[in-house]
Amino acid sequence: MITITLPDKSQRHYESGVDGMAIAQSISPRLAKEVLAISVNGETWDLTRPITEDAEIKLFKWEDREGQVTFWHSSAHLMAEAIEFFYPGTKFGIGPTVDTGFYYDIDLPEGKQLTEKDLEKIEAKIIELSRLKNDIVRSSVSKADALKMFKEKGDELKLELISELEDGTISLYNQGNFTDLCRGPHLPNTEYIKAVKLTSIAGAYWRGNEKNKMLTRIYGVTFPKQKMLEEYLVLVEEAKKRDHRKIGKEMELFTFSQKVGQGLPMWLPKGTMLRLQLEDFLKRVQKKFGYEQVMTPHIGDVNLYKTSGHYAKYGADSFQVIKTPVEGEEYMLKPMNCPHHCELYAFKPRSYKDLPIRMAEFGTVYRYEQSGELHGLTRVRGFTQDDAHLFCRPDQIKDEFKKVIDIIFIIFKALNFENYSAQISLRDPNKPEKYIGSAENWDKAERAIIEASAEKGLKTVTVLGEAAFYGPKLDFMIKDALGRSWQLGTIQVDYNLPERFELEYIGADDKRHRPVMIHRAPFGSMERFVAVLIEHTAGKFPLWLTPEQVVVLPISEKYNDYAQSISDFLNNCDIRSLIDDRNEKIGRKIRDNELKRIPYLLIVGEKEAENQTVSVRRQGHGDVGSMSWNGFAELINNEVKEQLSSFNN
RNA sequence: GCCUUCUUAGCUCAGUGGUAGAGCAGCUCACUCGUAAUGAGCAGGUCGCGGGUUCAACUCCCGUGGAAGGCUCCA
Repeated sequence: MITITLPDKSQRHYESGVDGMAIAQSISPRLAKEVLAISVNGETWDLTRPITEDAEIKLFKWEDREGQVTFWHSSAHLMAEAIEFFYPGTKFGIGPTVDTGFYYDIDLPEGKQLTEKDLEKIEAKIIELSRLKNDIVRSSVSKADALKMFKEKGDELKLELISELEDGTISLYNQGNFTDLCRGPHLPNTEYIKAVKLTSIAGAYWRGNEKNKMLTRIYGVTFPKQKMLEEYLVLVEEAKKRDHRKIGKEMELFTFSQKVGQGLPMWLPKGTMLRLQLEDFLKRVQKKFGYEQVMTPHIGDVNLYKTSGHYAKYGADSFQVIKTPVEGEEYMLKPMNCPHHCELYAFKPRSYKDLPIRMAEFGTVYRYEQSGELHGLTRVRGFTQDDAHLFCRPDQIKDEFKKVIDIIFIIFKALNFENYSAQISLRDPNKPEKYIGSAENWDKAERAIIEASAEKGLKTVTVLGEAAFYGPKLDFMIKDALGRSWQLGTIQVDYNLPERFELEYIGADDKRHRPVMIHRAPFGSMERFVAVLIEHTAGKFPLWLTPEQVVVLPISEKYNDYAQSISDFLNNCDIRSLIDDRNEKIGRKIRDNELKRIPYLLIVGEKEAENQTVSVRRQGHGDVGSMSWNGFAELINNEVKEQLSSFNN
């Protein structure tokens, strides 16, 4: 007999060799129906794998990430089996799970190619195979046997994988006619997989290395119920509707032109209005936190970036050097603002009493992103950072860092980003060559971030190897209305640039000291941030931010003058308003302006003109009654004030 | 940069080896209108660009620009 301990610490006794499925069955038949995998002493196992020792276990269902991972992992195998059916001789690389679903990298037989059209027949085959209810059976094999087996199959991708594994740790999984090298765990049989959608097909380098062969990657997602697939597809549709590229065009926020160049977004008047609202808001917040705005040019001497280290590290990812025509001096389009700001700091001698000095700039930078990387506003070649550099004494770092976190929270609040997470990115201790600066300074910087985050009560995850080359950072991720994660603001502690630029201040001891820099950008880039905001709100921006807050709709041309005087009045009250004086019926004007996502529509005709009122429609709520001009202006101003209540000045 | 797919009117999209079509938007006219599309008419495209095959290319082939989804990268 062995003793099994459940997560609630209760204990049950079973014959040695009992498996997860039997345990679930003994607890409740319903649980047995839903369970997908089991954790045995912290390791996820197949439900059918015998347990021979006392163990702490946990059963995983679809709702658990481990359950989904097991489900999708088995799905990848099932897809592979279907592919092998249609394309015998296909070599299989790796088939892992992703956030939603799985993929498999395959190498099709010579001359064969897959297109989107082939996916349907593979989907059908997967469901057909699923219905066979083949058991998925695990077996341990020796390295020699595994090598022999895949050699016979001619699958050199698997051979390469096996050759890197330790003998004695190799397991195979078989279902029907398909056997795959795999660590597992897997579902008990294929029938669990009820619904499948193969989502896309793409090229992917073998093992992610661009020197290797390009394999075919097929992405898919599966579910235990058809209904879940349908819900998933609805979500995908919704994401498409919210695509910032689509909405940006519809709402006339920004555009690209082939003639201007790829990856170079241009802001149309409405997008510019939106962006200016964001910038003005941040400027006001920063002013309150003691920042000073500065401005620097778009280019800088190459030596500036050689000094900063950017040239050595990112020279290849920058635009080519610009030479002056006569003297042959070399300049670069600036890829970062920090070197310029360092020179502003060095403008005059600084005293310890001057610190911290906080320089903020909406600085436009240019980076050469590979053409395949460009994506809407989220990945571009010219963008504006809401950048600032805080130069402080070592004893001020933690406080300054905490104040930056406060600013980020004010912003999240004003924009209704309620779900966020934070990641501390530290250096990879095994790859010192990736970073500049002394280990001692890195230790100090990393400690400052960890402590400040802890003191702010931030829940953080820590990732090694994700730091910038000059210092560790704290990044904020938000979850949007569809549950998707986006990386936004970043805060970085840097001991290195001050050293490279030989920045100093005179201390109370009358000696020269080196300041520490904090780089920070709460929005990250204005372009990317606006993209996220569009997708989060589906273009229905908060009232304070939206480019057009009110449109006045005269019932007929007879009331255009009255409408115009209301619009003028509102604009005088700092409310952004327009009139729709097209010769259209009121129903049409309402429809068009609703589709343009205008928050407030004012309908005015004979009644309103007579009583000096406006009839108000709120986006999404319809007619909300009539009121006086002043009453409406107050309504708008109060709503804006409420939205910005995280920051009142 | 690499793989795959796409590129036709301002937008969304049909279409065929025999020199292009719809809806919406635009313009004109009529209606002067009460809470999500009034009607009629007009105009609008060297089918991304450059070559080639062909009697004939928007269509087939090659090259190239751009976009989308991946891969690699992201200070």
